Amino acid sequence: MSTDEPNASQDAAAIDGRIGRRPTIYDIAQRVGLNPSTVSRALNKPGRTNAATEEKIRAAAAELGYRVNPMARALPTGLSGTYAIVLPDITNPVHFELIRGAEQVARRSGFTLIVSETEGAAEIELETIETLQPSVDGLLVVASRLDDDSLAALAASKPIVGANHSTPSLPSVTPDLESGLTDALDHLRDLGHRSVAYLGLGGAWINRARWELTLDLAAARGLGVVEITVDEPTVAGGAESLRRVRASGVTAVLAYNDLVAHGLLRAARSSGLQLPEAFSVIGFDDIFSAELAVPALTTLRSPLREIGTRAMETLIDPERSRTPTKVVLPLELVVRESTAAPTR
Amino acid sequence: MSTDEPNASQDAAAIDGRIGRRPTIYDIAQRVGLNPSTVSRALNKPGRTNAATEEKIRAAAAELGYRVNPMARALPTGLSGTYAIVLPDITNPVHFELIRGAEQVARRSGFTLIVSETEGAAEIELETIETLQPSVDGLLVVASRLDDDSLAALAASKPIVGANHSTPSLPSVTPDLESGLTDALDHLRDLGHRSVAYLGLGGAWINRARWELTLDLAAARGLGVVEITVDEPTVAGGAESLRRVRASGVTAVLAYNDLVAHGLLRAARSSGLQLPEAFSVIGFDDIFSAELAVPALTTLRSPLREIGTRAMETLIDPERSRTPTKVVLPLELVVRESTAAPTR
DNA sequence: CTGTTAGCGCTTTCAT
DNA sequence: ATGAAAGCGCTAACAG
Repeated sequence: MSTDEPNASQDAAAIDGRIGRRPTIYDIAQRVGLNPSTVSRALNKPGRTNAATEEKIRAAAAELGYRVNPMARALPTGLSGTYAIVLPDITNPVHFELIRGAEQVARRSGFTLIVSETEGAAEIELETIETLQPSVDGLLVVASRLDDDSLAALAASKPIVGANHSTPSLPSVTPDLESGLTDALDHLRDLGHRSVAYLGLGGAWINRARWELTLDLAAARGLGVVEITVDEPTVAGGAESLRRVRASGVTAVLAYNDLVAHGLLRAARSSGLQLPEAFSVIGFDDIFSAELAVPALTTLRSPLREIGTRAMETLIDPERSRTPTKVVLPLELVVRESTAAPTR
Repeated sequence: MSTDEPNASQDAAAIDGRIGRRPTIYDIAQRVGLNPSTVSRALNKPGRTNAATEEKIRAAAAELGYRVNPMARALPTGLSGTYAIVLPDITNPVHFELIRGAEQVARRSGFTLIVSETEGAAEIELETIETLQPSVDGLLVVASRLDDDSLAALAASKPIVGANHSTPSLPSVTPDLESGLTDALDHLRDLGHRSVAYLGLGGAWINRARWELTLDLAAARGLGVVEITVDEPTVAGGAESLRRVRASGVTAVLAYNDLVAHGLLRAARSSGLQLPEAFSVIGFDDIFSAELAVPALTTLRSPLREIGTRAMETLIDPERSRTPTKVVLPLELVVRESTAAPTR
């Protein structure tokens, strides 16, 4: 592209001889014969400037195709207009709706969202947050692996809101595990099951919480319960657990998430097992493929999208983002085909 | 939080009396008795400063917990160290691996990634790109709905790379539709099919390209082919197409993507049809749930992750990002259970 | 090798 | 209501 042949379509960008340079408030000021500070006011503090002037300035800005430079604005104000969401694994379908919810709230409010993965490692999570902090106005941390002290220290410099994870010092939005698990266990008990396996993931906070709760709740119902640990919260992880599930002799399993449940279903099918006759399985989250599974997955539907929107709303609210309020959202048991009365 | 009660753990942040303020290179400079510019050099231009000095500066920086402020750096350099990926729909599983590929390359190179949705609307896409442009060093645009002129104009100000979409003025990374569709059609023909339906999406560039190609390729093989349009590239869209697929009398269908194929499979199952006996279906992309479907989906596997990494690599390379080179990646036909010989 | 200086684009007192 | 001037944190000549 030649730099000395401006044409009509590039006109807006052809300022003081240089093509491609973005117009600044100085260009607008010069064009309308006013001071840059007046331009700044006209564009950002409605009413604090003469109506006619403001109109003229807006017109000039439009003609030039002016866009504020967020970086330049961030320096004096300390506010960048961008937030970050940091999560263990982008490709986990559980996070899609959550990200989308957060992104929509951010965009509707004129903010930009940075997405960053931690691969489920605490050190990477810490490093990521520290790196991102100077350039954002706050962080949404999903399923954090960090302890409360670290999180509290980090939150001292920029607000942090937790999602799918709760810790004393931070505001957080989480699903209501207790009522959800109660429903799931009641469902199983009503079907006639006597012993269930909890297929969990080592490490994650939310997993510990679920297991403890499951233990209590199952005991209260006279249900036997064992914990079986999977290495990763994935389809492969679930598939690998089949042997242990069968060995345990349970008639029902509560999976850490739908991915794990999918893996278990699939492994069972391919080893010729008939489900739900051989054993029932309940997933967690209700990701889009849950109803695609065969048998269609009974699962605890997590309000993923809403967790994302609520968490982001909390984050962008200066008041709420500094108050460690816990928002707990209901979980819904979606009964499909993967649960039935035990055959033994 | 009280501002006049510094404690040990906040020591690093307790600079010139104010708690919570992030240390700057001025703080480091003062601490080691050097000039800020020397600090800047020591931290960013390895070798251009005395080894001992550099060591001292790094030590001080570490003690203070210094992190560069990307906003402040962006102003003089014009480089923000962040890139944006803009795509129609975050929750489409097709984009997960693509985003992840892009994110990993960005992070490995020390860059930050902004993710933004356009809801598949050209106006939103345009607005999004224009808004993001001042704060990024380049954009990765996935499955763009904009025409070449608009894209070319936008790319004049900051580099843009296309993914899953090809347009004359931009570098792009796309799957090799021709060889992929050839394989798919050959597979169907070899199975004995004589007429196929192409289940497409109105509007998207990549859809037009696929349909035209399918038309040519099918004709060359003596296969009859009809186009059936779905409203959205989703499970629901696919399900709704069942009536028209049956009415068309074809024995095989090529779906726009796996989501649409899933919907079709599911609708067929629930109306009592036996697949692949009633008709065969081939998906596109090979998203994680393709092998979870029943029957497991035969599909053209798109190298999503690699498209993401290659596109991002192109984008962060100053040379390549300005050269409209087209990278075409192979598609692989993954034969599973949803295709078989026709029964009529 | 290190210090000085100016400036990136914008906001924000403080004057006028 | 508008202008002048300083400064956000950092980099980049240019001197020394």
